[in-house]
Amino acid sequence: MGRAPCCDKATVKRGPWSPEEDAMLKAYIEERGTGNNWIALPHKIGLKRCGKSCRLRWLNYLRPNIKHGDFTPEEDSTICKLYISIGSRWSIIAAQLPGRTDNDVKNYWNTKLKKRLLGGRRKDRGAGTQQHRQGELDGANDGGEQQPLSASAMERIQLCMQLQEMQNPLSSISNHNNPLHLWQPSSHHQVAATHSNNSNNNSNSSLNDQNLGGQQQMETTATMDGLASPSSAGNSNIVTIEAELQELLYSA
DNA sequence: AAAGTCCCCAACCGCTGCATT
DNA sequence: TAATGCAGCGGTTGGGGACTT
Repeated sequence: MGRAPCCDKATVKRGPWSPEEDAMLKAYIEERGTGNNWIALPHKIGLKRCGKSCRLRWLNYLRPNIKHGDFTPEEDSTICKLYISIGSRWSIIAAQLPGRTDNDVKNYWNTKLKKRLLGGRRKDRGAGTQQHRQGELDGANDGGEQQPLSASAMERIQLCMQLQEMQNPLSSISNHNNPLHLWQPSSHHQVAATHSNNSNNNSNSSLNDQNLGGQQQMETTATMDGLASPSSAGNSNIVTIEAELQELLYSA
C-alpha cells in the first residue's frame, strides 16, 4: 500500500553527485530559490535527478554555512543530552547545532558517540556482516531476545542506567534487573517545558511544532523521568548530568 | 604487498504529517 | 470529509578509504 514513487527510477540518475551537478543546483537555487517545489526543480535546472535527491544534496552539502569536520566537545554534549531527552529526533537536535545537518548528526551519533557512550566497540575484529556489527551494538541489551521497545528507546535507557550507576552504584542494581521501571507514566509537561526552552534558541526549531505522539511521547516522558530522578537519593540536576556525560564521553 | 575486514558517510528508501483540492 | 501530493524525517544501505593481519 505504499505511495507511488516520486520519480521514474529508470530515467533518473542516482549515486554520487558530480561537481557539475552540484554547481548547477547551487547556482540555480542561489539565484532563484527552490520555489517550494523540489519535484519540479530538477526539470527546471535540467538535472536528471529526483527532486528528493536535489533537496537532500542542497540541505546536506551545498547549502551555505554548512559546517563540516570534527564535532566539538560542546556539540558532543548537546547531542547526547538531547538524544537522551528526545531520542532520535535528528532534525531537532541538528537545529540546536548551527551549521550541522540532521544527516551529519545522525551519522556522528551512530558511528562515534553511541560507541563511546554504550561501549559498543568490538573487542575482536573477526568476520561479520554489517548486520552482525549493528546487532552487536544494538544488542548491548543482553540476551538478544525480541525487544518490544525501539532501539532508540533502549539506548536511552542504557544511557540513563549508566548515569545512574555513576551517581549511585548501589541503587542501580535493581535497575539492571528491571530497566522498565523507568517507564512510569507521568505528566508530559516536563518535556513540553524543555522543548519550549530549547525552541528559543532557534527560530527554525520545530520543537514546539512537533507533535510527540503515541509511543514516542511515552518514551520521551519516561526517559525524561529517568533523568529527572536518576536515583532514589533524590533530585539530580543538569550540571551533574553534564559532568557525567563528559566522563562517559572522554574518560575512556 | 596483498587480502581481508572495518569504519565512515553520502545517498537512498519509505513512512508520516501537513497542505491543498 | 476524504483523497491526493509533497516536504520532511529517520532508518538503512553500499561504496570506498583506512586499517589489520
